[in-house]
Amino acid sequence: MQPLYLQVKDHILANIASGTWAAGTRVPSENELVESFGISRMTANRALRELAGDGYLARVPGVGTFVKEQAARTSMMELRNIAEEITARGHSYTSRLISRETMMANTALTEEFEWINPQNLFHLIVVHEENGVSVQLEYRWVNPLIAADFLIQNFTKQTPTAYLLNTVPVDELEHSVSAIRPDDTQQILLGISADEPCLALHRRSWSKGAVVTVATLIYPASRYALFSRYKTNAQGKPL
Amino acid sequence: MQPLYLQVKDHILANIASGTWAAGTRVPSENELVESFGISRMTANRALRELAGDGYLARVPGVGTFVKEQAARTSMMELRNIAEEITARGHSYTSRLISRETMMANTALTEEFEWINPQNLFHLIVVHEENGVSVQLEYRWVNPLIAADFLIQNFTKQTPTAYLLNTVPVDELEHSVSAIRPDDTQQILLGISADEPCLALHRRSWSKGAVVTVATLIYPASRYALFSRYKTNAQGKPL
DNA sequence: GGCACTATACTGTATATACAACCTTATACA
DNA sequence: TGTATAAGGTTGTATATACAGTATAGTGCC
Repeated sequence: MQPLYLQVKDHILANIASGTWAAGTRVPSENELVESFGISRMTANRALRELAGDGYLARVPGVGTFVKEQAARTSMMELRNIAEEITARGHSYTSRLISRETMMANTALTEEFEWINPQNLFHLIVVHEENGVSVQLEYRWVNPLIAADFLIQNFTKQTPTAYLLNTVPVDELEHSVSAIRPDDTQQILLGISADEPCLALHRRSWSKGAVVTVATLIYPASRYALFSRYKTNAQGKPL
Repeated sequence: MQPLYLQVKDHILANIASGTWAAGTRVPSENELVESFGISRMTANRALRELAGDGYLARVPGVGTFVKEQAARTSMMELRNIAEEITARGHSYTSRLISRETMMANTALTEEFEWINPQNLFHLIVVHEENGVSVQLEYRWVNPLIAADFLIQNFTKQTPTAYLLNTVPVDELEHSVSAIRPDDTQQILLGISADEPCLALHRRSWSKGAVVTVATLIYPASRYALFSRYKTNAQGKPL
């Protein structure tokens, strides 16, 4: 049985994720939660206060508590998958599988996977959509020695990231971010024009010393930003 | 007068920041804080619980509360200043001060500084050069309440980042990365053409809960990429 | 010595209560 | 009409109390 304040938090988060409570919606006041859940005001206060601290809610003394606008941004530091991020904002997530194949690694990929000789790779291209708008173009290469049944997954139900996160424990990450001009194919897949710059997030992840997967994630600049926030120690370095 | 639970939090954070309580040190239990501060246990509980949520402390039921180990992360995530990076590569670093003024915050900046009403701000624009080539355009806004003598510094000797790092202890950072097309001014200042996309790194830093400085750093795509690499735990989150 | 039990300390959760500060709305008054 | 004032709802903080769950140290017993 979950603690009461977590039940209240989950209830509110579920309403946000489902889109029932859009951004700006007033959520029940502490006293209203007291009545509807049969809890004490301090318990309702804790639930609302923690959700406000997490950035989901904004509280205004004397007025009420409201659902906050969730910026279209993705975390650089966490291995979150984009489907979760989008549904957590209360938006609809869809995806299109563009290509799925087994291919021989070229020189660059062989190097990225830290192999001596070229080997076979699983390769996917997927477009992720938020409310029907393309927000991410994913090029994904997977080490078949580690995730052998990767290609037989149904990636409209579960994103490649989600599958890999659940299957293989990641213990090291490398990110590289650059700005690019999209080529013709990318313009078509993302539905953007040539003069709209894109963010290219290149990510490698390791498990037990071996490269599991390499991904290039293309975000149209107008639709997404990469985001991170964290505490630092006294020396200005992150925790 | 600050709330009691914040006074307790500050007291504990001060002991961690000063190094008096190293990682692994046992901090006072809730009941000990009740006695030493003359507060109720719920107030002590809130202080310790929030610090645990922020990652500073680890709590073990039946045992006690301990200062958490703080593992450092890597380059993109550190508050490095660009002058150090360039000289560390053995290249020459120069900078040009484009503008220096005191201005009234507009709506967006007021919000970014988490102010209720607009206030005065210090504002700088600086171009950083590596071997004579412009590699970063820096827009910097500084909270004058925290760094009162910011504007009278000589920023050809010391970068704004370096000055702030040495003057104000930063305990929280937020980064947001996006891709932009440079406007006319930016093209001239960076010496690039209109069709070269740029990375825009937007950074906010806090000290003791107040926003110290907001900066937008523009990097020409062809000359810079942001990079990070770090270990993660089993959940795919950074250490 | 080894084992079971107990006492103690600590965190986690939950409640009832209280007061302050703030905002909005309604009301009374000039 | 315009301005005080009052009332009620909302969040923010603080206290006292209670009980549950967990870990540790000590005690007594076999």
